[in-house]
Amino acid sequence: MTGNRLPLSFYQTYNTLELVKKLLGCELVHNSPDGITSGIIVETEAYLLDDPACHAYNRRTTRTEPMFGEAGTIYIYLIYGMYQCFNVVSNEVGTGEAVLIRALQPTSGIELMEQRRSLVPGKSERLSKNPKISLKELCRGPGKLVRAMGIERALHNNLHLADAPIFITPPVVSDFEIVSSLRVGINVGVDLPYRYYIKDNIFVSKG
DNA sequence: AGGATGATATTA
DNA sequence: AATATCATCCTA
Repeated sequence: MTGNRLPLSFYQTYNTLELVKKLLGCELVHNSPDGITSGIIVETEAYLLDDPACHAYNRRTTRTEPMFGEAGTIYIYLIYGMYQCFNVVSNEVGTGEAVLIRALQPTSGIELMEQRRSLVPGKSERLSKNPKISLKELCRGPGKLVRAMGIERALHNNLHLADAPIFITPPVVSDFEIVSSLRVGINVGVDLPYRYYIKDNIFVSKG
């Protein structure tokens, strides 16, 4: 299902620690040239201004500039040379905060997702392992979901969710509990309980 | 448990 | 100019 697009005002209404929870249960949609893919956001992480683990912490550079833009701006960065992470910029212009999308429950374009995920990152050769990746593993992690959704830094970084081929819908599920925990993969600074996910959802990544 | 893989921030 | 550092995933 690909519902309607949340407007700019949605992203402006909430601060980062509110938005990180508000995005759970919403649907992330990419209307790409190859077709539409979408998934329900089931896991998020907040990155705040005063947090050493935040890219924008004490650094406003070429890479982090999108984080200082309008709430709802897309911030994508390359990690470990081969994967990319997708973030929703939050808070006011000039602040430098964002929400990392860590996992999706796939809803449409499953076949297209399978095709994209069966290739080695950045190449057209197939992965050596499974001929087919399970539904559960398609978007179970920030690098995985970016690949499954066909999101690319070169194409989508610094676009805005209010008018890009990528957008987020209002919640499509509502009856769930939100759990918070320490964030995943953080190596610097104090770790904070800024990871949020839908309780008992099997599409949430391992923490 | 280790390796892939490259941009970026930091140090010099 | 050189190096250390990654908000990860895959294969063993």
